[in-house]
Amino acid sequence: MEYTFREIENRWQKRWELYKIFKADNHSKKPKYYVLDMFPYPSGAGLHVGHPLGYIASDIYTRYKRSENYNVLHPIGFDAFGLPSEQYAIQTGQHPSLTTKVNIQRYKKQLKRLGLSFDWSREVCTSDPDYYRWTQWIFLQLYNSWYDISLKRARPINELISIFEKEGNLVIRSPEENRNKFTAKEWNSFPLSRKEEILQKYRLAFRSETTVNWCPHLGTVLANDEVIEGKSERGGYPVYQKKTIQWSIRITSYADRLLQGLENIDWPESIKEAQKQWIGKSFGLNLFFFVIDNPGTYIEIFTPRPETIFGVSFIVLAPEHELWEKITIKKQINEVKTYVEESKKRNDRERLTHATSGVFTGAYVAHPFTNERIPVYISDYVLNSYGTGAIMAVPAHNTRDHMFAKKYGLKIIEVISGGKDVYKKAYDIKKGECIHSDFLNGLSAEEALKKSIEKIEEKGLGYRTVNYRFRNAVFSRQRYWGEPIPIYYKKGVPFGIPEKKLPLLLPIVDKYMTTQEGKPPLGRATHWAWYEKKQKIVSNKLIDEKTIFPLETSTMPGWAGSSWYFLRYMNTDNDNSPIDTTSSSYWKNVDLYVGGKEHSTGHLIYSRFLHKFLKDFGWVSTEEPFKKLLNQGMVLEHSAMITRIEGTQRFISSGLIRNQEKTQQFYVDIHLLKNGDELDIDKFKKYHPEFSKAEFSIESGKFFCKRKIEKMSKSKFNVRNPDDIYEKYGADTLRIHEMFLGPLNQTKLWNTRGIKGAHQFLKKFWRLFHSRESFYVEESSPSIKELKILHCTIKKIREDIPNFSFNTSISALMIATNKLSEIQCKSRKILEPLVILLAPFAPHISEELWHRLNHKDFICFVPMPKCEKQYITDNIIEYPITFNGKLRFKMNFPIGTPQKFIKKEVLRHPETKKYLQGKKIKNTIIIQNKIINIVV
RNA sequence: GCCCAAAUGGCGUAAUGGGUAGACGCGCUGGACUCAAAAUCCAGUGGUCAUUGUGACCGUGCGGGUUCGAAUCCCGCUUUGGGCACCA
Repeated sequence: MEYTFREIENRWQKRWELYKIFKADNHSKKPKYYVLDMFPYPSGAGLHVGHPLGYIASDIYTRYKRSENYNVLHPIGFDAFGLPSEQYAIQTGQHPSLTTKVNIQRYKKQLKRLGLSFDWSREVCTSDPDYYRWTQWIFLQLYNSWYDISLKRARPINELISIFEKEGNLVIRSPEENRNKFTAKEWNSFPLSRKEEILQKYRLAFRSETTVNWCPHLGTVLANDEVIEGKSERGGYPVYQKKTIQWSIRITSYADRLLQGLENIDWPESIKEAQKQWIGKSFGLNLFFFVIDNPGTYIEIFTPRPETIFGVSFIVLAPEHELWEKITIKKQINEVKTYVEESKKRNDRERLTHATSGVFTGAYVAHPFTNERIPVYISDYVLNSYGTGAIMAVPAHNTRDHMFAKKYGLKIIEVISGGKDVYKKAYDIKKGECIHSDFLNGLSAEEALKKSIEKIEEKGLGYRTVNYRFRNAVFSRQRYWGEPIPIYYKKGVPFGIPEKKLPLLLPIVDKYMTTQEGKPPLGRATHWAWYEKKQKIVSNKLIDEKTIFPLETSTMPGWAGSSWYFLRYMNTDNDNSPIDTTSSSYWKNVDLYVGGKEHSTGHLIYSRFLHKFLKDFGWVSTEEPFKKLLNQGMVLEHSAMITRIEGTQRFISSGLIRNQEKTQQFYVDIHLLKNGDELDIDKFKKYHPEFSKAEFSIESGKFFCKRKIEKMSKSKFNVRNPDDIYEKYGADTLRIHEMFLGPLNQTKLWNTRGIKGAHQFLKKFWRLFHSRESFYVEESSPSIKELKILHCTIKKIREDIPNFSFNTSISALMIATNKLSEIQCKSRKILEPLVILLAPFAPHISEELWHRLNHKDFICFVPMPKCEKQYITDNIIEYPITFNGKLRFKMNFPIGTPQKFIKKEVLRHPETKKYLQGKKIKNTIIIQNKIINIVV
């Protein structure tokens, strides 16, 4: 009887949906388990074969957990705000919500077709007002909070205000600068605007001046990863640095907790390492250098290597460092001024190329121990935002200092032995013995580090500090398709929209582009003013700065909505708050999170941050959002590129490209190729009407593309669609095939060659339950041999699933199927447990067979069979007999045979004599129940 | 430059508290069934040499080492992929 997968899969998908069997219950006596996939961005291209990799894996685990009697929450939703829809809107004028809706419909259809056991009743979509209402709410909570470093948690801003009213900021500790101290009396006398200015330095969502990537041609601000070599990724238009006031989130307040939290979560080491690096905590010392001839003036520097203090030969300030005005000598003032001014104009990338540029201030500082005169320079290579914006340069042991010293002819003093020739190359390894270092001489670098810190602190020349590379996150985007920031301004002072009035809906605009004056798209809205008394949105024309005020025109970044969605799934129907504590205290946090490595620093850090913030206010009970993290590997595919002579309509076949002409390369969709690397020119022209008149330089009658193996991605035009596969072979086959491709976390090149094997396996499995034309199983007792096959498989599967080793579980199922087919096993007592084992991997065929075995329940909830040892232990051990580690023959002995007897028997064996060939036996090693090695 | 991961047949891969390398699948070769095809089944399949059967030697990126025994452990490289990068 034929395996009619289309009909079978259709039937069970319908039944699962009809009976809502994957709906998770918020009130259950069963233990909870929360399995989550990183939710997809619904792009116009639909799912490609790389996406399901993680979804199938998490689904297998979900189904396994259900069968183990867990109450499993396995939801899905869509991260729908974002660039591509907006870009499409700019081009076509169609509202992005329409595009998004269509795309989501397509994704849902594709996901459902895979038989993934999601609880669809909890679906969320970040661009849905019912959802982004709470994203905006969270923003307001951040805005109305500050971080108390003594208590190590966020607190309401009102509490800070009352502290200020009672004691000013004289006592309070906050991570942001506290330099301008004020008393309670002073605070109370400040005008509102001054108060707010101060509060901005404490709020967790705050406004500050930052640099953005501005692309005038696209009329948008771009994220760093959308800028490649100073040009926009899309279209290659120039990008400029522009300074503007932006909303930021004070994520750095949580740096230590984000670092500490990594200790207790089960994540891949590489991701934890990436986050540690990203946070970049470094311990060191802030050290004072007093300026000569300028009493009371000192430069405070940061260094993690105080043991090199005797190697200092100059000091460098960042161009933004304020001190230069005070210390620069008259003769140098013009030169310094020019340098500082020009440096301000340079963006980060240009600064990089100016790494060795600099200017002498004419000032000198005194070395804290030797009193030697040390010159002070200003250079682009020192960043104002890290440490103190000033460094002590030790050219012998720091490469950049070395380059600078060489250029300006400054001294190079070797203080750590071990380098070859520090005049030629800096020795920046922290190993060696201190030399030319007074009281540190003879100590190892490690010992000297301790000693130098002690001595410096003792003498009051500096103090221990901690620095982070981690930066606060810029939060505003000058775009349309995102959550509006719920803020209005009274004479420039920001105020939050009342929580009850959320969501602040995206306004209607005529175009989705930035205005000509460079205002964000929301600046086009005609009704975008806040009538404070009546608490409603009114026409901009009514703005009077008394009762009606302008609204913020920036929107939120993609990560705003995607950093807390895992909490919303716990109670999607709650209209009173984003999370209700009853359900969040039941579901707690995500037990297993599956997704791509590319989110290792962005999404995963923002989510951890927001989760911690919400914990500070009691909305969640756990410190970390994701207990265990699993990365599915990328799927690669050959992409194709064609080359065009710049500025022309002439394309050149890959073999004909010469270096003389300036050329440009474009991706072409791999579906426009034929016979491997050849471009189907007719198809290409049809697909790209703009090139219908283009010329093609061909070689031997054909036009060849350049090929490259890259991550499968819409932007690289190398995506393969799963639709064709499940159309031809079914979802179960696709599931088996994708899991059989190799270990889950490994990068793999997509191939469809193996798919036939997966399909053949399922057909063979199906035949186990059939005899000629009909379903057939026997009720007789199974043989020992059959039981052994079954229980070995149970053992393997039960070991493999918790290890996410699905490729080997499938191979175990294949082995069992082959063996049972061979001995023509038809026993229900064998086949029934076998279907249960297959069910998490290929759920449709398993449900069908389960049903045909006369069961009325769903196989999804049937417990996995248990392995019974008696069936798998052998009485006889087949010992491999090796000579010097090389296998020669095998011998059988009953289990537990004494070694002496084994040795005697092995040495007596005629084969042994043959392999000895008169040589003497040096040693005989017998490993009980395993192996025998004879050393000759 | 720094950090992380990986390297095994024609291909995807399996075997790591050191113990029979190549399970399972694809592909390929030959055969059975068929008028034929598809489907299915059976046999073979790391390399070299030799062979009637049997067999011998070499083989897990490269070079060393530890061990009775190494794909697995240690030291030194090479290559590929990923992340970070004026962070003092």
